[in-house]
Amino acid sequence: MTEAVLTISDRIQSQLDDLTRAERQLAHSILENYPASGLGPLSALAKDAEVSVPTVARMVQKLGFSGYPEFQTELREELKAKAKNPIAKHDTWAEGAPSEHLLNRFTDAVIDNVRHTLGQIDPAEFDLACRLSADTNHHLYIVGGRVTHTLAEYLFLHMQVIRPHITHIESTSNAWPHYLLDVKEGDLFIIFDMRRYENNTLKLAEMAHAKGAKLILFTDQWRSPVHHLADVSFSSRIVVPSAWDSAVMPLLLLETMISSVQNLTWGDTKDRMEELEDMFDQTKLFRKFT
Amino acid sequence: MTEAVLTISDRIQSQLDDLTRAERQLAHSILENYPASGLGPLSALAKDAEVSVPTVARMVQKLGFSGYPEFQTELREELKAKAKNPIAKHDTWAEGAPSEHLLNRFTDAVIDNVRHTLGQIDPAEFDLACRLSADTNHHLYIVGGRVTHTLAEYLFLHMQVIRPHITHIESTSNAWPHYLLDVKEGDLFIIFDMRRYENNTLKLAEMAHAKGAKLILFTDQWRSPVHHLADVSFSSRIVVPSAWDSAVMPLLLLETMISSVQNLTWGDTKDRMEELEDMFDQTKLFRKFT
DNA sequence: CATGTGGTGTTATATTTTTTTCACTATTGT
DNA sequence: ACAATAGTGAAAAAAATATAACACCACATG
Repeated sequence: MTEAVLTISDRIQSQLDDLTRAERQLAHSILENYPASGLGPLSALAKDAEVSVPTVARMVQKLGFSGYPEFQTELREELKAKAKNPIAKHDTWAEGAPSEHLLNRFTDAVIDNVRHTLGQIDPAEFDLACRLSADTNHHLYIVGGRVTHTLAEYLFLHMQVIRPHITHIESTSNAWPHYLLDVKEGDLFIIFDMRRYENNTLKLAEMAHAKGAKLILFTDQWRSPVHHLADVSFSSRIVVPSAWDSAVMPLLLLETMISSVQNLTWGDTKDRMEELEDMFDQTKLFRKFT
Repeated sequence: MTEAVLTISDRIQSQLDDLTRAERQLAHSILENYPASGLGPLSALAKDAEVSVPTVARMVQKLGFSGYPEFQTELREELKAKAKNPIAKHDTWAEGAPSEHLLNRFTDAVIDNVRHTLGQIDPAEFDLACRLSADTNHHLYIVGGRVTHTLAEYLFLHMQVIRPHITHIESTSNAWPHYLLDVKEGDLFIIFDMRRYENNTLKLAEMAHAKGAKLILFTDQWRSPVHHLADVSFSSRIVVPSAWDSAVMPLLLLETMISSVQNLTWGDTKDRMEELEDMFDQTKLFRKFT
């Protein structure tokens, strides 16, 4: 279904000839800065177009609306749709599946999450987080919870190649207090905490913070309480048509960050990666890429 | 030129911490489809956000507006300004960052991956894979490699709640041959193998196949050699502007599949989840959602 | 365990906004 | 030139919307 729906703007233009003088004057005023002016009160619009109040009321009825409020409601709908549209060039993602198929609905939700999340991220903060993560003068601790430890592990796996001095802590393990003994001022914690937020993680964050460590937090749109302690925090939208939350958005941020950190430390990383390659070749763990 | 003017969205964002529960709920609702919802009547907004009318009135005052009308007026001004802005603002994901910023480039690539991958997925095959995964008459083995074990673990964590008889095998561990002893005809293997494809994983797949097990494979666009043995295989595009491959697309598929399996087994899952909830409540591992 | 405070929703009041009514004006056709 | 008609706006009536006042509940504090 490719939105064959006429926009209100279209409707006004197509009926332009059937309108009277004052109405045309009004129509042009509406189109002048569309749709903003149509979303204000009727009286303001009338004043702006230098026509009388009833003229406005009559015209919207002429356009087929029951009244001014309905006209506004449709304008807002249009605006809403427009905000979603630029991304959804495909109305279905999995071709050959109806748009109600979970594959399409799920993907829609994820794309929505991407849009919302990225719209709220401050690039400067992101860059800061990357710089912090690239600083090998301080130890880097990566902390995940019950579910999020998979994200933490993913980050850990990559960071391990990029830089030294990393520790992966699972807040669900009761061994974590031991790790905190060695924490020094200026060390960095990358913490994952999505709902349901875990008490262990909060405690850990508090203690790390008290020791003067810096905190980067990956959380969801509702924000873990750790957020108050964090130097940088990224809130991802994670709602999908499922009983569970989605980890796609946090993972996307994570991978972007990994890539960025990699760039920042390329000089050192290069050597480390080559070394790793050699080791892999020797152990013959992998097949040669054909 | 970076908009010295704070948008209302920014203002809400920055004050998010000073807001109360209901107000935050409202704030998210406003940002949900911004700015459309804020341009409607106060009562509609309240209903939409599931808060009371006065909560809305109070919040806009908290944000520094004299009242709801003024709030709306400024929203409209913002909209007007945006419409006038010559540059097409929405071809970037992270607003406020140049389109060359890694955040935007990376996201572009990921969306591209989504399009390509889903375009090639046969919904019927996907549904088949879900049905197979939902069948509790057979044991389910989940197999991941060096990096992909994080994906495997993620799947395992969720499947564990949904259904019984699951085992998570890491092909990098040398204990895996032991697991194969118990494999019966008709058992299901969900295997992750992305480049660099791992010999261990291939061996494991071959042996499982020989024992009459069914195989579902998550791989990349170039396809792991396991592909020849698999009953269903999903090839994700994984190229991103990074030294590493992206796991976002496979994760997206995975989550969709989890959701689908959950739906198929809802009758049983429901009980399992409630039981789990109780156990969590008792251990007080998590904070109550505030 | 009482007591206070901050947050929230329900109900009531005030205000604004929209619609209707009606009188006036301009335009067109006879 | 003179109806007749359609178009327009001022003002009043009706409807809706926003603000204020109050009461309740939950939670924290002593």
